[in-house]
Amino acid sequence: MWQRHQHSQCIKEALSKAEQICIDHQCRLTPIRKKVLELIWKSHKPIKAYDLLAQLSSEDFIEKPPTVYRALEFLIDNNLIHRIESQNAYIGCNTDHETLDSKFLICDQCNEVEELSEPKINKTLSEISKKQGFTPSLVNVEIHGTCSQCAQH
Amino acid sequence: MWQRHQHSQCIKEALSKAEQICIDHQCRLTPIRKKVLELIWKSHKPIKAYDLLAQLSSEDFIEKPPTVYRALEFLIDNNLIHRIESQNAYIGCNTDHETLDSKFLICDQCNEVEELSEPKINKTLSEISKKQGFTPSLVNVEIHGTCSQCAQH
DNA sequence: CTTAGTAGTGTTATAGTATAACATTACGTG
DNA sequence: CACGTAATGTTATACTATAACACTACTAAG
Repeated sequence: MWQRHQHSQCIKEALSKAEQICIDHQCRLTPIRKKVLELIWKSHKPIKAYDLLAQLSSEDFIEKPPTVYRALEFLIDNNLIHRIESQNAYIGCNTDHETLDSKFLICDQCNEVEELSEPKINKTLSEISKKQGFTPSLVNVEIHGTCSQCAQH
Repeated sequence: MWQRHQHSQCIKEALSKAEQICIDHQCRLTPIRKKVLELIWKSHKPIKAYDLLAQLSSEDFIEKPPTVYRALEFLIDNNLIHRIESQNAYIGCNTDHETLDSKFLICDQCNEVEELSEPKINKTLSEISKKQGFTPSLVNVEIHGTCSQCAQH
């Protein structure tokens, strides 16, 4: 990211990955869930639950909070999206996760987010946890700053 | 932490650190701010804003949300506490920060939190950021899992 | 094909988290 | 003391998320 790319390709991949995962996990990518996933994948910027809600209700989807939060929960549980904790917002995941971890670079100027999949980070973090006698089950890393594109301006 | 310690000593150190920082930064540790800091330091578990509020109002302090959120903001800005993003909760800081970063081990069983001050993590993260052309300004790492004490039971 | 169980959705209400905006008071300095 | 700024008081409201229960849709066993 942070360079031009054919974003429609991104979305396509995300959706077909979702369908595959649902087959593997024996769960269903219902119309609501699919629609929410599409809306999230419209950009690489995190989107808020109530913004999703607004967009859903402008189309002919039902528009109550639980609807959207349930879809989000489903997508998170299946590693199709992540929650950006520092923003109460949600973003698509196209990374293959072996463990429950998410690591982001968040540009505070353009608000785009890139997910990292560097095993080195996980390795460092689990070594240090181990040194404290701590057994990690879930890791979240959020790095705020300025992306390369924004730094040029 | 995760081993017995004389916690009153913790609080004492935290408060004297706070006073020193306020002298350095030319700002004031007012009664409200001090009280909030003390309440946060009562344990090594993160505490929620509205729980602080409840405790403040049970004593003869004013008990409106803005009061407590302002105190929290002040303490965060001066690196005296941190916000645990994954819990909407706040915890004392006794680490010396050269950069804006916070890294936590969060035990999901006993809910105690330990702050890490391993420079190696910062080093790894900034190397990887740099490789992506990203300039970090603030880092947050939250590692959930089981602490050594809880693992024994 | 029916039926019974479970997964998914609809609906209402409410809980939990945080801030805007403006009034008032306290403090520190010239 | 007077003035400007920092801090607090106060009211209202925005934003985020879930509980609880009703209803519908799908699925698999008989």
